[in-house]
Amino acid sequence: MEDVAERANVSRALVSLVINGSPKVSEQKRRRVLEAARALGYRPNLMARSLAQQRTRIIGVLVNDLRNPFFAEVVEGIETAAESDEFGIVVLNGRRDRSRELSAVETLVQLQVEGLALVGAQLDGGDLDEITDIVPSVVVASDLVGSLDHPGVDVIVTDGRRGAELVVEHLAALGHERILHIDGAHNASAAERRQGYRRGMEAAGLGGLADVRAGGDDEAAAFAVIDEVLAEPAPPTAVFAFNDLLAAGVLDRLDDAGVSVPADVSLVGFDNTFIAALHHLALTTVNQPRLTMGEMAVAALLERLNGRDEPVRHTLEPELVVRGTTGPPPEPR
Amino acid sequence: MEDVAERANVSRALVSLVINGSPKVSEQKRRRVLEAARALGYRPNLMARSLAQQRTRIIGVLVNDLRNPFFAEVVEGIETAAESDEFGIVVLNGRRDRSRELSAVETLVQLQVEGLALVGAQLDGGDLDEITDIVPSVVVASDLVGSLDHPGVDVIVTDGRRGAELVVEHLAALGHERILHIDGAHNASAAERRQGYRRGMEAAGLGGLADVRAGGDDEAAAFAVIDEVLAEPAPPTAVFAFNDLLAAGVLDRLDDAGVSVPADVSLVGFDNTFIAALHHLALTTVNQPRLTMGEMAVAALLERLNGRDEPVRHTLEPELVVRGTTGPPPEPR
DNA sequence: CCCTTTGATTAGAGCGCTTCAACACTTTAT
DNA sequence: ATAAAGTGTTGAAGCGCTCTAATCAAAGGG
Repeated sequence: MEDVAERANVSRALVSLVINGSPKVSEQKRRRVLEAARALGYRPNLMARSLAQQRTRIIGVLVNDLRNPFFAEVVEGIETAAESDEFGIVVLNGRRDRSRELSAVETLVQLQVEGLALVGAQLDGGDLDEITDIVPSVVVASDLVGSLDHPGVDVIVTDGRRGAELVVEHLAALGHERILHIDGAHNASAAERRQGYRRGMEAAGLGGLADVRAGGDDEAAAFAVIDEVLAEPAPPTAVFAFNDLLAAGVLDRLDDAGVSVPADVSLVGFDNTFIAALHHLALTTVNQPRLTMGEMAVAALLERLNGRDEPVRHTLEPELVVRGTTGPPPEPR
Repeated sequence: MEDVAERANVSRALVSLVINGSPKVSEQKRRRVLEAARALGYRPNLMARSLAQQRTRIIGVLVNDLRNPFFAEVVEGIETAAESDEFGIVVLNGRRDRSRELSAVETLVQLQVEGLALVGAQLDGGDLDEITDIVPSVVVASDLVGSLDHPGVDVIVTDGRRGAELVVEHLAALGHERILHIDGAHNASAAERRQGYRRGMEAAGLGGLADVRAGGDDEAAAFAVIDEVLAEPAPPTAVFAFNDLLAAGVLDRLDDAGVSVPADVSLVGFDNTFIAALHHLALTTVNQPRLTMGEMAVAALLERLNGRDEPVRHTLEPELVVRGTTGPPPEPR
């Protein structure tokens, strides 16, 4: 910057003004500065700028698992929204590991991000205590334990309970009774969907048949459960999996076992990722408006930055997407 | 930091030494400082630190499209490797838009990243001219035009030409002759695969039947091409798609049209992403060792940082993964 | 013609940290 | 005893930028 100033015969301060597009610079000097900058290949140092400016214009994003297309799309929503508000984002990948998440959040805070979006994070309310009074935070697509009564945290979720209820209603309406739920284990939204499943079963008069088994959040987690279940005397006629990835795993394993879907067993996922839409899977699932969620997250953060003080919680409506993996149960023989 | 120093009755300099784990600090003061830091909830400001230190320990990653699981996994490879070398990464998403890529690279440079990994980038050699003598760069999973003779750029690729040849060999061996290639349009690795396809066709004595149509890099791009091709008098008996996502789109469209795979048409993808492995797709494809690629990218950057001067180019071997979407062509009627 | 106003430019302090040279104090060697 | 070497600590400069307040030049008003 020094060099640019010298070459253009102006002060460092003026160079700064030009770079930041200040209106109060004469056309002549502006040109001189820009040319000098180009000639010298000058690039402002963002670190120095942020330090001096006392702001970074960066939103930190912690994402549970980038491999899951669902999260990737939420992040895209965040990015789009941030971009249009002249914010940059820094994405850190928790890779499903809570301790990694914790250290990622720490890194983001130290990076002086102005807002924190926790996408599908597994942290719990306690982890956030310290954080939230340093930087505005929004939890997206997962309901952290304790985030409810956290005055510093906004929440953007799709109603997982309702989503799960929709699934059970759909299956019950088709005539299913033995509906198995393979859950998301420690995953942050797992509890909610479990709860919705249970309520749905009750409501359908199938409370006694409710059966939840521990799954996970990817294909592999499904295998053991399916093997186990198929060996039992009265296997389920329908499976509701925690998410699409898990459902894909279920589908694979049922395939292996020669069980056909939906003739023998119906299957439902969650998230409505692009894989559910592939015709060969044609997975019945529950849609979450991921881009919107991302955008709302950014909006919430910006409101906080503009002084809002009370927490906000947006619960979006899930939508059942019926495709080809659900149908009536097989006739009992 | 000032406050911590005061509370611990030491100088700011000493606080800095403690935070950075310097060995030459007495146990007593170290404890005092750490305690004061905890009590005050002190968090070092990474921006200030980087500025003073004149290094960021950050590797910048520009990725073509985060929604594509292939790229997401390469990025995970990079992250893992970077982590073990005490580097952080900042991922920016180009979202398939060249101008966005350009500005992302600019941002990363201004962020003072110490290395730049361009994953599937669409930039061309010219775009890199300026960049590469500022920051060590490695191009991963794509062969930028002109990166060949760029002394400042390392390249980590899977041999796309060979991969495509493997595909054609496989299909030809099954007896296919009218093998269509739907390419990746402007995508960075498209040219190479196209070339491999052409060479494979020549080698199989099918040069005259080579047929390349413009595709893209996601499912949607496939639809138009398939509609077009099916309307022709002699439709292909095999389709080689640029990548798995595109192949999934082809599969969907063939399905819609009542064409069965592989009985009527064989189909091959590229990348061996997890969707290819889904049993219901069981897509024959070409594997690229994505985690390894990510790790090699980081290794290359570190070597540069340690003084290596000559460019390095690692070409990994692709591997044909035969699954269920390829078989002999239908009997001519 | 002087004073005020307006607009363009600049000096310099400060952002939060690191780091080097200098300093005080011990310990060891002589 | 004194010099030399070693330990632990600190003052202050500096990283590259921004931004306030001050300065300067030109134009307008009385």
